[in-house]
Amino acid sequence: MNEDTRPQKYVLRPEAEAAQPRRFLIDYQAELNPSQYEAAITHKGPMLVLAGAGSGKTRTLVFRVARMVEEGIDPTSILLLTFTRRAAEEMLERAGALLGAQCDRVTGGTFHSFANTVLRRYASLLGFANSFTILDRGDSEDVLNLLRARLGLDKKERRFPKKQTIMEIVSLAANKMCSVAEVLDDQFPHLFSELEELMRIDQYYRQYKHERSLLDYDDLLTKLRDLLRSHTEVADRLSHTFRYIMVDEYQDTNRLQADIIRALAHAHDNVMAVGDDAQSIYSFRGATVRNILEFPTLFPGAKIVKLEENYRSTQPILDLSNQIIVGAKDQYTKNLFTRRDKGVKPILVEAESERYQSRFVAQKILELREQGVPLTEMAVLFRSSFHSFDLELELAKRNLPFVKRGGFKFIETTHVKDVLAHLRIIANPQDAVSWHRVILLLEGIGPKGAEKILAHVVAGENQARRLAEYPGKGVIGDELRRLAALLAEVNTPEMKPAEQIEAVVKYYQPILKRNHRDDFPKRQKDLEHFIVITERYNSLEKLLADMALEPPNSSVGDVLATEREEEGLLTLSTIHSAKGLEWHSVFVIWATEGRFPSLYNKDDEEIEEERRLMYVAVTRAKEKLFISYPINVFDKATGMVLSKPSRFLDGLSRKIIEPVFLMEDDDSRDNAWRSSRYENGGSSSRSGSGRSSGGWQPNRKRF
DNA sequence: GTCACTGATCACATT
DNA sequence: GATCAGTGAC
Repeated sequence: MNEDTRPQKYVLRPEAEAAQPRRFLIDYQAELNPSQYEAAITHKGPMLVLAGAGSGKTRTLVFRVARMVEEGIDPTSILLLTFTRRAAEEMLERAGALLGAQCDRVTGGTFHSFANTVLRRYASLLGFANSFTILDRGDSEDVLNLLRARLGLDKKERRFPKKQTIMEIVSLAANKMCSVAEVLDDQFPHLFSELEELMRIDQYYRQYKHERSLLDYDDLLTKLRDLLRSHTEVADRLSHTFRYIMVDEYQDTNRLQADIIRALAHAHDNVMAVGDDAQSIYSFRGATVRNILEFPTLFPGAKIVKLEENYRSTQPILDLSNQIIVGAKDQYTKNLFTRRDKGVKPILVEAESERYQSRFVAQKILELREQGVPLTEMAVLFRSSFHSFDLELELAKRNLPFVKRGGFKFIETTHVKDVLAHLRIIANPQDAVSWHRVILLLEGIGPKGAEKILAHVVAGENQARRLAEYPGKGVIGDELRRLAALLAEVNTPEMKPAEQIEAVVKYYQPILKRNHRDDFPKRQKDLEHFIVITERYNSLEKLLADMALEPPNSSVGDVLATEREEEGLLTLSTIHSAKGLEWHSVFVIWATEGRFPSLYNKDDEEIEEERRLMYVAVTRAKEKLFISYPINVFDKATGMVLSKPSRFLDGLSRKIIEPVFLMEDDDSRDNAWRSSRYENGGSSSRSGSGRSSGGWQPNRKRF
């Protein structure tokens, strides 16, 4: 009381703090919901973000990067690991749009591309040349095939597994960090009798790669892990460089990748893993949902944040999604909800045959386009790449332009791989696999001849000269000198990669004509397209690494489609390749039991993964979802007739999904989908009214 | 040894 | 459809 007379106290803060209460350019709290906000502003320590489908995961990551940069964290100390390079680029672009160019300095990419970057610097510590060559899947298989023959396992009295199978086994062992025996025990019990030979091949394969500085996809990860383990000074340096690590799609990482993260983060533990256990779909690559479940064990004290509000889909689509996943043994329970409670029910279409399905999809797409939905906002998704073949014909017939994602890439075709092999021996003259491929292309030289020449060529330094000096007579001699001349011409540092490729393509043309007489013009076109793709590269090494790690996403046959891009393209995609994407309208085709899930997947875990795959498919849709299943499908492999909808959809209430049945339009009055009321009862006309040549249209009918 | 042709076999997803 | 093993002509 008696203090009245005293002047009031006013406390001055220390000068540092007095500087403006922190102001950010971005109002994070307004842009994000509370969970997203929490994830975005927490930077220290381990954190697991469980992000349901469409819950704004990418947005959260983007704002988190922006926030870190705004707080003054050096962008070069941030590492963003994603599933595809495209995903990383997109996120950093968006962060850049918020904040400006400094976000470009964040390191982003896939585990494999990150491993590649690190190993290009440190491979010599592990006894590899820093100019190592990356083997893609096909290359690796070729090596295995070679070793298989060398070990005399290709004789017909024993049915030894073929290269693809060997590759799968060897690769799974690497990714799951277990022995060949364990892989066999787990997934190939019928091959147990071959264990000894398989182990020998595995052994030789490692040795072969090591001697020639070849790394396959798995080696990129394995060697990075080894490097981090055996060279603590390198591990320290990397850990201090990358002080903030973010891993996207964590549900699709494997143990090896988890180990790498653990080691990279040892100096700080600042790791944010984002994922959704309900969307784990890569177990064939050794990914395990256990990774995400056990993250808190690997990083004790991890904070767990759940993103449960869905911003993508309407409530009816979400209802179906939830129904599909409810049967799963999902250990992190999430409760997806949306405020978008309007919307139409998903539609389940029974098609009498694949043709009907294709016609339905094409017609419906045209109709939606009429209604103003652009083609870029529509997608057709399927389990396996070949499921879309018939539809592709139908779309072409109706002049509907599309891109296809997933499946066989044109970079994997023989002719493109042939051309690439020439460039590889320039980048890495030790690369015997490519030498072999290149020499085998020459006229008059078969497997035996190639082996002999190869042995001579790689026996010493300056391989190109040794090739020219090889004592070959007649046609063979001419061929060898022609090849040597090409290599000499192209092996100059001044040439840009695209120019080198152009020279190789010119040289290769007669070979192409000889080997592919029937479709050689088509293949020639591919090669010209390939030159265009590579024009932006300045370094051959970078080009080769990119072609192996992040090949152009286009499939065979897309080359022509790109010319019409302005008007927008429809997307056809495998479900695997559709991960993380979304469209206004989505068609899921071939949802027939036996195809999806496939007859090949029988055990519980495989079925669970198929279920998650279906979940991923349906959660891509924002407004409209059409699922179709052809019936009366004869499966050659088993002799069974497939005639039921996928078990994930069968028996669902009509409150959840609207069944529709297709039939020809007899009176062919107009071209619109007739939205007539259901006819009652009657299974009599179930087989439609035959293939009348008149206008056809889908119709609705009660089952 | 190489090449062209035949018929059997087997097809999922991807860095 | 692509690949692969097997065959016979050069």
